[in-house]
Amino acid sequence: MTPTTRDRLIQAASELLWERSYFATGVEEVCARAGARKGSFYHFFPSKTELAITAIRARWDYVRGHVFDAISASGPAGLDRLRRLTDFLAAEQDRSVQFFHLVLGSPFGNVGQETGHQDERIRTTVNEVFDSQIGYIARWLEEAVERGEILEGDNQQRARNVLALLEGALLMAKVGDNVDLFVSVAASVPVVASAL
Amino acid sequence: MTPTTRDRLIQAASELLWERSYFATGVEEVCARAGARKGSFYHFFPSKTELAITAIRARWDYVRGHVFDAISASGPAGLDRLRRLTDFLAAEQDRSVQFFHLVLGSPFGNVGQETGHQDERIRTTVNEVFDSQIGYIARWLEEAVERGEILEGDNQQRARNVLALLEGALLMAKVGDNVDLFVSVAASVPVVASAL
Amino acid sequence: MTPTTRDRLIQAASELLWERSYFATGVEEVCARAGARKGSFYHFFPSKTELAITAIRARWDYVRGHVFDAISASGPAGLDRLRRLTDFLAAEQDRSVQFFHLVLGSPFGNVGQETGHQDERIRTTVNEVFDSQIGYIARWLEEAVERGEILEGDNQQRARNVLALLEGALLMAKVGDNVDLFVSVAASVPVVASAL
Amino acid sequence: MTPTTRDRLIQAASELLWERSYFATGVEEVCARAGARKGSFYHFFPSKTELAITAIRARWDYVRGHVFDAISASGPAGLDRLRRLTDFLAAEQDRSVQFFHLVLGSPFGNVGQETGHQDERIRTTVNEVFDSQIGYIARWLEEAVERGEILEGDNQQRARNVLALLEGALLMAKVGDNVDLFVSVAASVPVVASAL
DNA sequence: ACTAACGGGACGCCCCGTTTAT
DNA sequence: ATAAACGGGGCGTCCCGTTAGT
Repeated sequence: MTPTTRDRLIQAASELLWERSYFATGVEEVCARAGARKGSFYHFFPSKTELAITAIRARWDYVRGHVFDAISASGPAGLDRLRRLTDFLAAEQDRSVQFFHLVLGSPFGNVGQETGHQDERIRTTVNEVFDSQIGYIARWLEEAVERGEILEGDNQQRARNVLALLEGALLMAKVGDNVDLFVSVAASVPVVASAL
Repeated sequence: MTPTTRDRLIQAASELLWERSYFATGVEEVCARAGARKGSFYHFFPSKTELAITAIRARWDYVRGHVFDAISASGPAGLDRLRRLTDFLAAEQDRSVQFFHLVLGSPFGNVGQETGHQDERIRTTVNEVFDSQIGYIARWLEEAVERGEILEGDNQQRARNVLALLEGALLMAKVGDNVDLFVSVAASVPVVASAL
Repeated sequence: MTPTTRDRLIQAASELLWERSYFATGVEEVCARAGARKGSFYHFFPSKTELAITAIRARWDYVRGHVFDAISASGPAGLDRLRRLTDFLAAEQDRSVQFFHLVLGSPFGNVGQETGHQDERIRTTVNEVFDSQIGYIARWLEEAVERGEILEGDNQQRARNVLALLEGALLMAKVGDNVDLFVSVAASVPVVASAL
Repeated sequence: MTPTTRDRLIQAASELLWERSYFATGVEEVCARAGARKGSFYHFFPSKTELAITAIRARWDYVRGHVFDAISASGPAGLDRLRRLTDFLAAEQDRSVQFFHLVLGSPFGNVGQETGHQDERIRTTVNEVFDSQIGYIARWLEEAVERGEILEGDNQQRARNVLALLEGALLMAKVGDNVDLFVSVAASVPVVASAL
């Protein structure tokens, strides 16, 4: 019932990657939070890089299931799904402010930005997450077209635009240390979604 | 005529902050590129943080003058100014690919993201740059309203939306290692600019 | 059988603290003498300060057992114990001259003086050693009272006086680079011990 | 009327040597307090060592004139002069507690201890101060003999004993962060002065 | 299989006392 | 008299092995 050491390491890494960033998070710190020793760490993972990749994928698995799939599975279809996504993201940032007194920004965008030039494997992993998210959003936009909410168009490109807007808004909110920056920008998602 | 050691340090820092990121750039490396010794470094700057702040401001001074002011000073007014901005950003990323075989992303967004939780002063500095850029964009949007290109609306918020889209697009292009990701998203700037 | 790395670090630190002083002793130097690397150092000790505290306590443990307890355990009681203490101290300084061509002074007083304003924890540690030494001397003086060697008096204060004289004499011998300065001053210990 | 830069540097060094110790005092810090630049420093003094020597001698010149000579010039002769010396020393430590919340200990003993193994020239300088002080005390003891306060004896050695007791008491007060440790030990000066 | 302690270099930023050029 | 430059060293921390033992 209690999570394994390996799972606790992944969980700790996932938290710290978001709370403190990749480079600011030491292997020692991950082990401390997971209640493990460094020796155990290198028994389960060949390197910090590998743990990060695993942690990113684990987080995305979780978010995909509990957020993206959940949004897809119930509630009104079409553009309302996008609204529910931005609501979730806003709530997530609010929680980060509540717990850490910091706007933490995007869990995926942050680490992708950091490691973009330093670690090809992590960058690729984050890119796959982005692609996956774009896929979800594109499907929702297809629903919106079918429901007549928006005109026909390149939904794949529209989805990329939406994700860019959201990631940029999260970045600006983090840099401005102000969640409202995200909320106000996110309000324009429907417009972006109907572009072209 | 030859730049001073201080200026060479700022220049080297400005380059490395973009090419390699804040945390991946060591003081030693900055000195090496500037042809200076560590002792000289700490003669001019009390800390790495302070150099970074100076370098960010120096880059923004340059970009403001050579890009934002230049765009404001000539050529068609209104939305066309935004097009010229995205053209510049696309060309900048193309150059980074040409020279470094890497999509470097946003010089300001990158360092802002990295230092958001680690260094309050740098975060604030980047935020000021963002605010300044939002101001430029908002003024261009006012021109566009006057010219009848877009309807009246909250141009300040529209400008924030545009900047978020651009920063997000740069991030996605970096993570995807593909400049086209930026270009295709940037094409939707006019739509974002006319939101509301 | 061979001492552990941790013990070698403590031993090296103990030696260097006396031979070269706290601030003149680098962590690197301690490691070199102990045949260890800095990574090992910081595995066992969180900081140079902590090693110093450990080394001071280790030296005092050794000196207490091999000198103070030994003096207490055998030989004539009372003032003669003080004479044997000063004999040990004189021999210790003679050895330092023989090995290092320097009068090294008091292992505890030196580091206490150096760190008095810079490191509260080390200062306190040295102060505890002094208190412990005063305790030993006071007990010897009680013996001397019982044996009728000296009159009744404040033995605690007398012990403080004796320790001050000895520490001062060691300091003067070090500054004068002359062990005889210690020996000649130490001869007056019995007088100080009978004050009041 | 205003002191020269050179004099201000000496004054600043003299203060800082006592307040912060030799190694903890940087050349930069001395210059800052003196309102001078580092370049000026090396115009007047070839090295930090040389400034320290000059500052030590300057302080001793001052203390000799204002304390030792003053004590010799007026008031009751003999042992009372010693009492007035210890009163001065106690007041000096009280002032240090008042201003710096620290028992600073002996201005000469401190730096002598610190530099004993590191800088032969400073060590010698401090030793000369000690010798000079011993001379004063020995002369006062001769007076005491003449006045019948104490028996005839080796006044030179007695003076050494007194100085050792005082320096040791200052050290203990510093390490114990308690001026009373000095005061209580200093009360036994007359006994030490009459030894043999 | 898994844990744990221990060890290893390299490098981080910062600061030192000093010299050169003006 | 001074600003600028210098080179080396300070302590601390990094990510990562290796060895022993359970």
